[in-house]
Amino acid sequence: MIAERGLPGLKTRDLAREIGCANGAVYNLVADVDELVLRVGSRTLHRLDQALSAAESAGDPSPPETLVRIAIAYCDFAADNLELWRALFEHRMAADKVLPDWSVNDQLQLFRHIHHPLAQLLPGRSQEQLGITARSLFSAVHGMVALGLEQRLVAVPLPALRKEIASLVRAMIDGLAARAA
Amino acid sequence: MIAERGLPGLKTRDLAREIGCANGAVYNLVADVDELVLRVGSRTLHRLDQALSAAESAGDPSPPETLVRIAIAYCDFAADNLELWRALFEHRMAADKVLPDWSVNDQLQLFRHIHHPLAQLLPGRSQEQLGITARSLFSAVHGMVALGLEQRLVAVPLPALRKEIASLVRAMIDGLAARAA
DNA sequence: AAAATATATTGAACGATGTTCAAGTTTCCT
DNA sequence: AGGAAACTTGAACATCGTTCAATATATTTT
Repeated sequence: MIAERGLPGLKTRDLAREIGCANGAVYNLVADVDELVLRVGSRTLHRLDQALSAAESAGDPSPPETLVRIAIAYCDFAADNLELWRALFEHRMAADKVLPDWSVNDQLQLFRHIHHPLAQLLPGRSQEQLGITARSLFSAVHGMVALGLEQRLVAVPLPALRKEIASLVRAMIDGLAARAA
Repeated sequence: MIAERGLPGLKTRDLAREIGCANGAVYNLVADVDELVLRVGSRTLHRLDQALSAAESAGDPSPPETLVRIAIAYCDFAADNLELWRALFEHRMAADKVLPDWSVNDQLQLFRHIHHPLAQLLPGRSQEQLGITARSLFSAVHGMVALGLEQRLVAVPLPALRKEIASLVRAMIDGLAARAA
C-alpha cells in the first residue's frame, strides 16, 4: 500500500480489508503503525543494500568508479522504488518513542558500501575519519537524489539527474584525493 | 507553534486558542493548514535568504570561500531554526493539490546565492549548466545538513558537522574547477 | 471425549483532528 | 436607526489510529 499510494495512503482500515481481517486484528501482528512502517522500511533497506552491493562489485574496481556506480545505483533504486524509498526518510515517530535497535542497525549498514572504496582512496585516514567522510558522501548523494526526485519543484529528468550525480561525485572524489595527497 | 513543537505539534484547535478565537475562525485567515504551513515556510525562506545573503557578502570574496561560507550559513540556520527549517521539507500536501506560485518562487530564490560565485568559478559554463550545478551543490549540502541534524541516527555534533561540510564543499569545488580547466 | 483454559478475532466505541456550516454577533454604510 | 455585509461561534461531521469487552476458535488437561 505504501508503494502504491505513498506513506499517507496507508490506512489501518484499508490494510485490514486487504488482509481480510477486522481492523482491530492488525494490532496482533504489529504494535503500531510506526512498527509497521519500520518493518516495511527494513525490507526496503535490505533490497537497497542488495542493489548497492551489486553496484559495488560489478564493473571497474577502481575506487572512484566504484563510488560513482554506488551513487548511481542509489539514485536508480530511489527512482524505481520512489514511495518505499521516501517512506524511509519521511516517516516521523512521536518524539518520545525510540527507534528499535534492529531498525538503527539496518540504516547503519548502508555506509558500509562506501567505506571500502573510500578506504582504498584515502589510505592516510583513520577508521573513524573514514566513517565520517563516508557518511558525508552518502548524505550529499542522498540530498541530490531527494531534491532531484521531488516533484514539487522543477522535476529533473532522471537521465540528467544521473549525470549530475556522477559528475559531482567525481568532483568530490577528485577533491578529496587531491587534498589527501 | 511549529518552532516549538514541530510540524506534527501544530493543531488547529491549539492555534485557535492561542490566537484567541474559535477553531472555525482559523479558516477565515487561511484556506487550509497546508496554506498556513506554506505561509510560515515563506517567512522561514525569507529569513534563510537573508542569512545566506549575509554570508555571501561578508568576508573573503573568492568564490570558493564564499561558497563555503554559504554552506556553513545554511547549516547554522538549519540548526538554529531546526523545526521551522524541517517544516520546509517535511510538509507534504495531498498529491492532487498544486503548490501556489509564490511558494515555488520563494524556493527557487535560494539557488541564486550559489549561482553568482559559481559563475566566477566556472566561466566556461552556460547559464543553464550553471543553474543545474548550483542546484546540485545546494542539494548535496542540504543532504549533509538534513542527515547530520537527524537525531534518529547517531547525531553528529554541530561543530563536527560544520567542519565536514566545509571540507566536502571545498573538495567539490576543487574537483569542479579541476575538471573545468 | 468433554471440560477447562488459553488464544485469536471481531466490530463497536473512544479520542483526536481537520474542516464545514447554520445560527448568532458585530461592523459599516446610508 | 436600519439594513446589508462580514465576521465569529461552537457544535457537528468525517476520518484517522487505537482500545477493549464480547465472542469464537484452538489447545491443553482430565
